[in-house]
Amino acid sequence: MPVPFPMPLEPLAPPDPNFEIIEPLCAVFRRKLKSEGLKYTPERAHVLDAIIRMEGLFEADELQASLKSAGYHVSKATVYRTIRLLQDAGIIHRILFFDDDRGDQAHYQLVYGRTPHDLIIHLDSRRVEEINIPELNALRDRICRDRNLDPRGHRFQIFAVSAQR
Amino acid sequence: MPVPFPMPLEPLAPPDPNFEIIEPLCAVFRRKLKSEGLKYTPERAHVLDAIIRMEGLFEADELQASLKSAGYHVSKATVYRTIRLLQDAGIIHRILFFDDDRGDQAHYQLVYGRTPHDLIIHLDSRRVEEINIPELNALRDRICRDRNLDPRGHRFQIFAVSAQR
DNA sequence: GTGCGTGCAAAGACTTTGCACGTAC
DNA sequence: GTACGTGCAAAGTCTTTGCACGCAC
Repeated sequence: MPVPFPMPLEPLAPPDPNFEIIEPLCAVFRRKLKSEGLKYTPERAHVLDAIIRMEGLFEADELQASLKSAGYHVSKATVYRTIRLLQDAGIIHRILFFDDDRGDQAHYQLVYGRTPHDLIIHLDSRRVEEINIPELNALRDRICRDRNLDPRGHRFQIFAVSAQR
Repeated sequence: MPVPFPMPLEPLAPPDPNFEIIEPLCAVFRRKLKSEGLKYTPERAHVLDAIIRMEGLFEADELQASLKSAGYHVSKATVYRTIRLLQDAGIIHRILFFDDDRGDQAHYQLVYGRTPHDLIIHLDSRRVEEINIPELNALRDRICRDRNLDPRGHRFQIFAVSAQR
């Protein structure tokens, strides 16, 4: 059987409710960078700031556009490189959809310090709604326990249209 | 919010248990093609046959390789075009993973006449296991009902490693 | 001061498309 | 006989990489 290889998915640390997001996130990122001998540069700070200001999901292009409109030029290469770092730090998730006639573009989602990671994809409006389904964790954990596995995360996407009437 | 656009996902018709897969699938495909004024060509038949023989998930490349080793040359363009048709017919699903250092390659899965569409992705062995989680449909339907939505499908992937001891 | 980071442009991977010829119906 | 299909190669899209210069530590 052909086998792709996914990556770990959970945020670095358990998020608090009412997490004060901006400062800690930057601190988390700095800590992560330092722990790997990497540097905290203005570009990286600007990318993280822009992500925090993004609502919902975003694409690499949109992130760069947002940076630009905030007055920062950051090259696409750096945008992608920083996205990769933020994924590795558990601060953002990469999300993939099932796109009809286009190559699949990666979307990203800020997850650190936030709760809902499950999605409802509204096929009629093309909107993506984030929801939190606590039972899903229990379900996932039970399934893993039954198979002697250790769950590291999950992805759940519901596809739906508005009900008639 | 940025919005991708996904596609409908359920198979054309409800699968029977012990579905006798080979002949009906080809018939389903022919019917679908005919209904759209399209033709049932040898290439399309060979692609479908190769897919039926694939176990588990497969990539476009692997499919072409399988065709080749069965003695059929089918161009990559035709492989992709046929995959698209089969997706539209609800015979296969496109699956996307979260790959670490590579661009995300699409994987496909035969779904028509088969049941399990949920996946456990074993992070340590990089294997993908298909499982069937009936409760998930109920959960999904309940969530949709509460929001006045009409569910059209879902995707569920669990990421896990072998439990210690 | 050194090593990591950045921008730019070029390269890469997967997928789609244009075109001339071929074939299912 | 006609409209759709195929193969090939070229084009596209998103993402990564090589390289020279620059900056965080």
